[in-house]
Amino acid sequence: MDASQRVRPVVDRLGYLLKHARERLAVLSTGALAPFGITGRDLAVLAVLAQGDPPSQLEAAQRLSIDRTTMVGLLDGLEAKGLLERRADSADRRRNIVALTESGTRTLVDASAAAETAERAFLAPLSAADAERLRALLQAVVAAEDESRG
Amino acid sequence: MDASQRVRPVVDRLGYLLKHARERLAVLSTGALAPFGITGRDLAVLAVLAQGDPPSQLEAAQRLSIDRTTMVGLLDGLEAKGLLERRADSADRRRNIVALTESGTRTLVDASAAAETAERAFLAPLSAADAERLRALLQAVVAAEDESRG
DNA sequence: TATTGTTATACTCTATAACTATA
DNA sequence: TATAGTTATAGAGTATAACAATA
Repeated sequence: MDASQRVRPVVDRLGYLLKHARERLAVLSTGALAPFGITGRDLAVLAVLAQGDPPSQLEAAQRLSIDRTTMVGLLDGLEAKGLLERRADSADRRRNIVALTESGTRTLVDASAAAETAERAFLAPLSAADAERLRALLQAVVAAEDESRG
Repeated sequence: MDASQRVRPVVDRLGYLLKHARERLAVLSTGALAPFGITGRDLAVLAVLAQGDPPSQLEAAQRLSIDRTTMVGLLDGLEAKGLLERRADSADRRRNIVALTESGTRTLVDASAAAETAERAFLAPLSAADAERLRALLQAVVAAEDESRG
């Protein structure tokens, strides 16, 4: 049995490609965000807090599809940096409403611009049209995930 | 400052898209490989062992861009399942040559077919042409990583 | 001196269970 | 009873340091 004739080379498998693509983007993003003292995950948290009304901790976690226990630590770090505030929800005192501070909003805007620059560097091997195609194709497969989850 | 007008929504960022795309593929692959008693990482190891001459542990690790200390544990598990053999290299006795057993080759071929089925399910939201485009675009950005690393 | 395989260790990310305070 | 936030804990996955055997 000649396996090498029957199996797709590792480097052509989607699992390998997605893993290494993400690693490369992570290297670029980490460097771009270092001056702001935050990570890519931190930036994602800041971004969801700015979308629509300030959410509760649980809502923020759901928008990112991460666990609420994970969110606690992320918010702890960002609150200690003065980028957000937790406020008790007067309508339901079990909840914390999480809102960006002025410093947090400024950091979000500036760090997002840096992250976009990192994305452009990541996409540099592609034409502008192909770069948008890649994003659209990934959105299509990820959107399918969200639908199947309900 | 209205951040929501200036920053790209989280779900449109490449970091988010790559993370969730990979997670969805991982769920599908894990299910497809479960009957074979191996993980996606195990399958990747089996596949590199079948490409070209059987490599040393270090060469196998380098082909996958993983650490040689990580490779030890992966090989331990696969060897215990009888899927590969470590043989001392007579030309350099520091090295172990790692080769698939007959059972390992059979598992590689069958599990690869199952993994391909999982990939097709992952790509189901896309047309066949878009599916190949996605793979090609990912290959392009990952290839750029390999070049820059030398 | 340098390299290969190995072990021990630690660090990150994540998930689960259990606690508290509120509803 | 159920939910939101929290804490403790544990499990992956990965990386670093140090060691033995060999080059």
